[in-house]
Amino acid sequence: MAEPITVSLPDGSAREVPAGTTAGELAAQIGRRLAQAAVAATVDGQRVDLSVPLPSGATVAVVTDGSEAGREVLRHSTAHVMAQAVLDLFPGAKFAIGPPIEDGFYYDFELPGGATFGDEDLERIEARMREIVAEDQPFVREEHDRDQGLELFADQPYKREIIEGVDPSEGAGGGQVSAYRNTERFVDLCRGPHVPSTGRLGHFKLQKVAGAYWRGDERRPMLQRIYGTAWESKAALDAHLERLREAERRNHRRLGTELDLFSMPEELGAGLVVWHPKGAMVRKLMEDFSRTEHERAGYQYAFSPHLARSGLWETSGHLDFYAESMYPPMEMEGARYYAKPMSCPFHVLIYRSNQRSYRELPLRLFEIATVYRNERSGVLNGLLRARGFNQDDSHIFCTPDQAVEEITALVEFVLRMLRAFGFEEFEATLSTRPEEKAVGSDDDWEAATEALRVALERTALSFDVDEGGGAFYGPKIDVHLRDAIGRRWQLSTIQVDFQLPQRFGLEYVGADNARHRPIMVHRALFGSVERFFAILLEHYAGAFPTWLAPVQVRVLSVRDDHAAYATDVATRLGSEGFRVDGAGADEPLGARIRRAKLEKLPWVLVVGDDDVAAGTVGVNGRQGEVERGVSVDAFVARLAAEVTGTRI
RNA sequence: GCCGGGUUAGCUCAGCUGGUAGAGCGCUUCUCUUGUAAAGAAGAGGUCGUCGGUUCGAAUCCGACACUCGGCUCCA
Repeated sequence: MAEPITVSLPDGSAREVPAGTTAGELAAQIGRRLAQAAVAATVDGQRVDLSVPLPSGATVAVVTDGSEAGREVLRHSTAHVMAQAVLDLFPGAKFAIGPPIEDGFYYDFELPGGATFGDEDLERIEARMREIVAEDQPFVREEHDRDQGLELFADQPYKREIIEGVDPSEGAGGGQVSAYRNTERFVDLCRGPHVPSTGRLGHFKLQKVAGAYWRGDERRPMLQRIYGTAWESKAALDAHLERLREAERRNHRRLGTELDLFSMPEELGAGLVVWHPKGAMVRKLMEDFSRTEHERAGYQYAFSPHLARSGLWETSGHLDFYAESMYPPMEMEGARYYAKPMSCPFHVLIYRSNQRSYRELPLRLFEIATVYRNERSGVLNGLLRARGFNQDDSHIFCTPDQAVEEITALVEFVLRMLRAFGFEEFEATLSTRPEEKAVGSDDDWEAATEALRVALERTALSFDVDEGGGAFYGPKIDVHLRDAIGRRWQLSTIQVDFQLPQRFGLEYVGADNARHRPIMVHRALFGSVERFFAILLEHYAGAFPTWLAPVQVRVLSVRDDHAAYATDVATRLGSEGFRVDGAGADEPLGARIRRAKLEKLPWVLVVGDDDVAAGTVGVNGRQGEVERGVSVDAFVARLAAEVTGTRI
């Protein structure tokens, strides 16, 4: 009998076990339920299989299936099962990589003769996967040296490339390669860990087929990627599928049609939008609010045309760096005009139209401008990624020593605005100088990056740093938010620019009577009005807060003989500045109520005999609450309080 | 741009292996006059995305294109 060894557990306790005890056996000793939930273990910080014998003195934590780490293991193992199924069903298929991802996994394949998967193949593959699960094949770890590894995957060029590239994350580091074998025929290069056997899996669903470039490189072969999702239980899988259905119910394209907000007719061309009256009302309210707040925050409006001659875009550098994303030029009277993809060059011209003194700075110019970008056809995505959209662009020109204060105020302004629209959770990314090409001196970069960092720290906004993720012209902050169902969206961006002031030779006269170069900050808050509108629409699932609702109140008369009173009430509300409409008694009241609910109106008023007699209304809120006999004055006051209360 | 889906009435969709189109909602008209999530009846509405091909015959099969959805790449 071997000497006992001692291991420590996450709760700080120590436990004595016989030498050679595996992580799985340890879990079983601790408890049945833990053993059932165990999929892997963490030993001294390393994620390992349950079958690994524990070293003496190790710190051990069991990885359970419902944890994020445990789900990663389940998903990774499920990806292997899918690979085995595909290799069984498609002889000659090559397999590349198959990692777990958020909520699921994928695996990339190359089929012989350039064949592709269709949706109907997913069912066959899934059926074969269920057989593999039923067979309860073990995952057996194997260690090979590099040459053995190359031999093992002799007819799998992608695996060989991984081994030759020595990629520790794929199980090929330090001259050793690890692989997991399920059967005599199926073995996959992998770092692990995996569940003990395929019988441990089963709550999965294959979702879609997509093309994906090998190693994410456009110049390399396009592989066939299959996405799937996998969970620890049927309940968790069902909950996930329900979340997907909820996201689909909130899809802004669906709601845009149902609520008659906007459309993108084919006749317009890809990525172009027409706003219907109700959507246009929401957009107008968003923009009005934004303009008012900008004015309060010391911005000045600017307007600029949709077109400019090529020379402007040469000076700005857009034709050098951005031409692919611009619409092709139009020729007129021997000049070439381009539709604008951004407003910055125009605002620079406004700055440059006068000699500027330091006393004028910061100069903040604001414009909601329609811009056009030739987005590649495959990236278009409803209002979220359109070719013609409206950017709430502003450009701030300031002296270098104003930068910290200005950017701090800017971050605060951005958060205040986003909160006013009902968002509560924010995160930011600070992107620093790229490795390769970058304009501006090291000192400039250092100072600007520091200004951004200080601003983030002062506003207590949590942020991570994307080293080298900045644009070549300056560092930036991106603000992300989470919506009502937890999705993360990138929205606002604050970018320092050393490039344009230099290209356009911008100057100001300082207190020292010498000429200096201003710093320029680009800032988009909504980013794109269209995109922000879409995010809002999905966030609220179409039920806009009262201050943004295109129709705030609908007045319904019980019978036609209450119509005159209903009109009086509607007129009164209209004169108080509310958006109100009505519906006569052509249909039963229940049907009209239902219609109003489906239109997601915030308030529905019902007026009948009692109300005509007493000068009251019946008030219906959006949640289904009903209150009879409310005086019109009281309702007006309530509505007014609600509308002002939900804004800044 | 690349890979895979898709496009049938205003909307959501059905239409088996080829034989010139259906439903529900919506819309119009009439009847009903209603107190809180669908009253009844009648009617109108479609060159089946576009163009070309195969076929005696195409919504259906093939090709190109447009648009669209999901990915990849891109997003100075």
